[in-house]
Amino acid sequence: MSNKRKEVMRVATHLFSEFGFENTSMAKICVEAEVSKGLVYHHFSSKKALLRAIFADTTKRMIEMSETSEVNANPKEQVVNLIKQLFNQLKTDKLFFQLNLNIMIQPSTKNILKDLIQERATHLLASVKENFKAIDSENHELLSYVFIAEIDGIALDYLAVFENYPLDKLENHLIEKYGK
Amino acid sequence: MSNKRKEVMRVATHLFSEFGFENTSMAKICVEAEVSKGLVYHHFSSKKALLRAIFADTTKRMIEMSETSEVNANPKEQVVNLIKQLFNQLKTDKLFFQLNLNIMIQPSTKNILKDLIQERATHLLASVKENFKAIDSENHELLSYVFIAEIDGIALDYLAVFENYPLDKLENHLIEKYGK
Amino acid sequence: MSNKRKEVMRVATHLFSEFGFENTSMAKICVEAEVSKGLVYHHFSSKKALLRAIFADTTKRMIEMSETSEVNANPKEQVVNLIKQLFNQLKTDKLFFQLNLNIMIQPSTKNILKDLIQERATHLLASVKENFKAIDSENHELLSYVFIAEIDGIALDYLAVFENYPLDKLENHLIEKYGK
Amino acid sequence: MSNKRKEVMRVATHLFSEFGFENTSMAKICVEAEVSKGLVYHHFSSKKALLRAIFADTTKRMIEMSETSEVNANPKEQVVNLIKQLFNQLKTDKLFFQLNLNIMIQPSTKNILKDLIQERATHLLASVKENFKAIDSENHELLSYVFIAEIDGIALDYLAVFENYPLDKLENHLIEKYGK
DNA sequence: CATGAATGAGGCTTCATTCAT
DNA sequence: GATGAATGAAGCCTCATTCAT
Repeated sequence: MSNKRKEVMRVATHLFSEFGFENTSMAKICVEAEVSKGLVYHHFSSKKALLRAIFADTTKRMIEMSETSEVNANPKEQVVNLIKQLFNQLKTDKLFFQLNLNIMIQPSTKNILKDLIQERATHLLASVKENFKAIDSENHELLSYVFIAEIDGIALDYLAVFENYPLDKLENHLIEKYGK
Repeated sequence: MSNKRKEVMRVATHLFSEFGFENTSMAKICVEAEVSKGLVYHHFSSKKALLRAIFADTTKRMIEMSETSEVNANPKEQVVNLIKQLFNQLKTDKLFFQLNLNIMIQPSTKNILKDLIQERATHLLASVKENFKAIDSENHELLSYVFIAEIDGIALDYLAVFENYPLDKLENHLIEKYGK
Repeated sequence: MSNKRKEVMRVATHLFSEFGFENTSMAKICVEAEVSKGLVYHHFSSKKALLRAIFADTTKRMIEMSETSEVNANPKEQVVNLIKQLFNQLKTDKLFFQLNLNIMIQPSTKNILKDLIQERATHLLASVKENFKAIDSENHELLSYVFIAEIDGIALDYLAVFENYPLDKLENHLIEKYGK
Repeated sequence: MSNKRKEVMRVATHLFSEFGFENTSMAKICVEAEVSKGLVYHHFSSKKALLRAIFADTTKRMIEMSETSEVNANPKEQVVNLIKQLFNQLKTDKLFFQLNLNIMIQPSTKNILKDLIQERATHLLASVKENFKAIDSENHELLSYVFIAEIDGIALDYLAVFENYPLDKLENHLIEKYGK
């Protein structure tokens, strides 16, 4: 809808990513988005609601993306494509990934988003399962969890733990592992 | 040395774990530790310094623990033992793991701990590498990164993403994978 | 503009004068001005900024005043009038003079106001020089410094050093000296 | 007496001069003087008492100095010598003069030192009067006040008001004025 | 003489949120 | 839709001082 509403979400996403939710004041968001406090509260009932709107929006886009790519044929190829796509995003949008890890782990934000996190996780898991069912129907559930853990773990280590992380080597490792 | 200093660290660790660093006030820590504000600042120059002291202390204990268990013979058994030990801690001390993920991801705390995180990561990687060198000397570096990513990813998914995470199944999966 | 902003400045000036900058808490100002803490920080970014605003405002008024009185004819009469005016203010507004001496001497406040003090001093000196140029064009610079020192010294001794200072006698002395 | 007591006074004088009384914590003094808090409070019952001790000590030394120089013959020469001596100190010990102006003007410290300031002022005035009585017995009181105001005003302007103060020119002016 | 752990009041500032316009 | 003045609770930290050792 409103341009300013979108701009607020855009700026807030950026600031939350860079400084964290708790360390980003509504005032900062207003200044950055060149908008008054009143307006922000006109569109979002609270800071929490703003965070929820951002998270939900991201989930929506994630689901759309995963649906788009599910038209292909070869299941292994699909997983490889998924891997490539994820690593590409990880490299391009570091801060954004950090934000999503962030708010899912921090107790306060985690609580605010509880239901939305569940919703997203369920969707994600279902989508990955779909892929693995065609590869190994017997263990596809466990394999899906393993796959997600590998991706999440690599993202975590890359973003928060190691300074010179060999991201490309890990990408190749996964491609080999899942592409046969 | 001082009992009260230790008590402050203990209480702070607990509260940081439960509510997050930003959502734990110094006042709360003081009340819980039954200590005056002045005393906390007598021992720790700031809230950040308190966090650093806690993080450094944890690292120290981690290193000590890993050194203790390195006496065994069979390398594969060692990795399996490591896995069992880690999953055990994960189940026992959920909050504590959450804290450690937390502060390493959140921009503000991550910044405060930058050097200490690096130090810990380096130690950890070296320790894991040592194990994998005996198993597959050629790929031990990559394998170490993969192993750590798997552990971290599982912890992350267990603690922050999925509601009914099949932790035991993933533990068994890893044990089978690395125990051959 | 805002009434409350002005009220805060008025109250702060009064309290700074009476108790000193360091010994006037923002809380006291808020109570006295019947205003919330938030509002003070809405208008002034910090306590220092509030002091600067007050000092700058005073300078502005001083300059306006000196410009108003510069229309007269006889230069000696002008100096005499200036003396009378200054002594009158000194008697009427003791606290205010004390504040201005105060903040210019105290290291912390002096530092905060460095540039503004310079600006004021420059204006003042120029204004006094203008008067003395007509009386003794050759030595007008030195005479200006001497004149200012006499005024400042008398103010200082009156306000801070002697208990029963013969202010009137010193005023007469200056009037005789400069009125010939 | 005690070396440490003197060291505390020395350090405190220095810190009060540089940062002001209110902005110098007892802790800072202890660190700088390499002494424990307990010790400072063993020698001085409070921070105020420490300030009083410093002020009183300074007064004592001032009086001693003025008494030493009063042996000469020619009264005008004596005044000239006094001027030279004062300007010399002003140049050498800027911070120290600043401290003395400081604490006499600031309401809080002024209150603490009320009696000591009076005592010092009385002594000083008497000493100056003694000099001027020999020069102009009729007006010696007024002249003394004028003389003190000139000195104080110059010090004030030099230390707190003007950036490039022509201190030497003012010294010469006074020497000419009082040396005839 | 000497130490330094311990206290608790109070200081400056930030911040989410509201509301009259 | 839009503004920004206004609120008041809460946060981090400083500090003079005390006291057991």
